[in-house]
Amino acid sequence: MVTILQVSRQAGVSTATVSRVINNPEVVGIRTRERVQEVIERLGYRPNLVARDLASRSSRTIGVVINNFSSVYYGLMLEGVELALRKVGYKTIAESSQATSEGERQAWFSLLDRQCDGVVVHSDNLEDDELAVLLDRQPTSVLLNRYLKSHADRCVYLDNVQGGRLAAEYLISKGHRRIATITGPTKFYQTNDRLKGLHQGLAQAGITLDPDLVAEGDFHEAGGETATAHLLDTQKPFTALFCHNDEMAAGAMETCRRRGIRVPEEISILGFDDVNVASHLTPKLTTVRQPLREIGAAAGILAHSLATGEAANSGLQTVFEAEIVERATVMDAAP
Amino acid sequence: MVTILQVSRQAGVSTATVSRVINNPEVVGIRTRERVQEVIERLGYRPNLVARDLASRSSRTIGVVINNFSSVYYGLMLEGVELALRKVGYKTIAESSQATSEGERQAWFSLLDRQCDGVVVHSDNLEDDELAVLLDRQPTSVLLNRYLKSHADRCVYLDNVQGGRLAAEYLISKGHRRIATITGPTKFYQTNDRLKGLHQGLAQAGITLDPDLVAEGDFHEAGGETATAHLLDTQKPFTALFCHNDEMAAGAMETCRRRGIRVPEEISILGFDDVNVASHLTPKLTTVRQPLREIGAAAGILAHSLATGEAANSGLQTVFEAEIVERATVMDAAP
DNA sequence: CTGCCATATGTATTCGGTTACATCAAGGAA
DNA sequence: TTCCTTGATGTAACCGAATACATATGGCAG
Repeated sequence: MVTILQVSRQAGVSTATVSRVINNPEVVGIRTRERVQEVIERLGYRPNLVARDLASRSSRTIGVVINNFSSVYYGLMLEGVELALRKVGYKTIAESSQATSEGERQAWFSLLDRQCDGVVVHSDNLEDDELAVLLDRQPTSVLLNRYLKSHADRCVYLDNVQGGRLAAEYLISKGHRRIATITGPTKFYQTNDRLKGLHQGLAQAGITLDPDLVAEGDFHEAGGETATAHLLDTQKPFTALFCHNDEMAAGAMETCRRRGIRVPEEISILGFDDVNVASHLTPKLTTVRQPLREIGAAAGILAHSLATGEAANSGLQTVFEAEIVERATVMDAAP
Repeated sequence: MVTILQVSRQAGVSTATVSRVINNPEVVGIRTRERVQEVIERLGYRPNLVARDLASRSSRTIGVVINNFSSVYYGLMLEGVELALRKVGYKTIAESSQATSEGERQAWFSLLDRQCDGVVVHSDNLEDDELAVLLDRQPTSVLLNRYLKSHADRCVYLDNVQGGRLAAEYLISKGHRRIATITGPTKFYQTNDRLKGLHQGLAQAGITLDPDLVAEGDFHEAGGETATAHLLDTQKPFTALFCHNDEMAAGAMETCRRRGIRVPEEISILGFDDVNVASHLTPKLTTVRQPLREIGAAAGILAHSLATGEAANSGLQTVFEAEIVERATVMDAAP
């Protein structure tokens, strides 16, 4: 490995000058600068980032904590963070939490140990209190797709209440009045917000949500299947089913198919997220889209500006709205 | 930030001793050890990984270069790497290449600059020659899902020839004889290997592949759609269509649906990969599965053992076999 | 009691950079 | 000519740990 010392010797200057050529070229005389650059080129010198980070007490890197790497939901947000930071010359490094509170803690700290200048945390499992304490201690960490009212300015998220309301309004506009829903785990704040929005939207039309038509799912396909079966078994009639994510909607469609229930003729199904499975289902899933890439990008930029102290975050959008993507699983309710 | 120096002062020992307590507890006297541990606990000390990496000239981490974070294909392999390395106490850090040769180079070097002990590279875009040179220079780097015969022991991959042959054998066993295929871009070695296997498998049954029934796709859904349209337009009859990945199979099914061609009654469709879209399509896609998590895990372990010099890699499986996952898109050909 | 060895701990250097401060030379103003 | 300013470069400390080597302590054999 070639070090800055070797470059400096070859070029007949001090290491300080080489360092300047790399980080602050304009303060170096043009002749020396070119000579040093030539040597760097010739030796194929590349600065050791570890040493640089240590000396400069900054890593020009933002860390990201997500549940896992294998689902598109997290992948898209991570991609959003990475592409946005790339534009401002920052790197991204991600660590997975395995969807446990301990994993979230460990990943977060581990990123900090690596001297990430900021970290973007997607946490489903840590309690509000603990998050608040951690955010207080880590002034450059931000929350991804989670809202903590004590630290609202450190959160970048989808407005889930609005998303739930939108779902209600859309289904109502299609003439549905008996609406069922499959939620995520109730411990997730998303679940409660979407439910709250759903209630609001229904209330506007004078509809109240029948508690028997609310089933708890797990955000996975299997949970969607069993929850749907459960709803169907209650024998309470409903014409539309709002699932809190697309995977569960896929499960719902599967259960309907197995029971010979036609979608959307007999039951309309509405998903949430708009990840790729939505467009692969048959019929294609109508869903509430959340702009995951944009949300990730905003979170990355927020962490970056907190880290660099740039006030550039003023004006940054941190709350995002969901929108309906109409495909083929919702149709007008029979009059 | 609390440093090792502060801990050492509080505990009344030297920094060397604190360092030992952390990395080599058994050589420290039990009384001092406990005292130091108590101080570490009380102060909430966490070793600065950057400093540690610099001093020890190792980072206990393996880097991974992949195209992007948003597709399950890469996500699964990355997950495989991460989980496997976690078990041996190593960390993983990933960087995306944006699917360009320059991006692959940059990501690779950037990981090296961070002193990753090894790196797992998924490269579609670098030429064999350049890869060979880079692998020579980086004795702890390995190739993921790519085969370079000059560095066979540094590659972990699916046997694509076997995969192609398996596809042929399976379709033949279902009575198909007129078989079409949609490949990936021809510059990818996977494409050529799968095609070679397909030829081999067909040849065993005395069948030759009609060049007009080979269309080039792009590994994306859109490419699958247009390639299918193209194949259909040639008017040459075929009863089965082998797509080189699941996304293109999804596109193929879409085109068939639009043209009113029933799958599998009129045309059987076989995919490749077995990522989640496969099970969401209707009917569910029969496909050639590649064990992406396992492949990723093996690559991670290989890089790790090259890095640590452990001979543990002897006996490590580095070539993986594809297998058929039967679902609903392939049926017996009409006699 | 002496000497030797094993164990426990400290000292000081090192990793590869960055950066505050010192130094030096050249040019311009008085 | 002299002094001061400005720009270019060097010197040396420092970032926070790891570790080779030196040293101190205690136990035991002879």
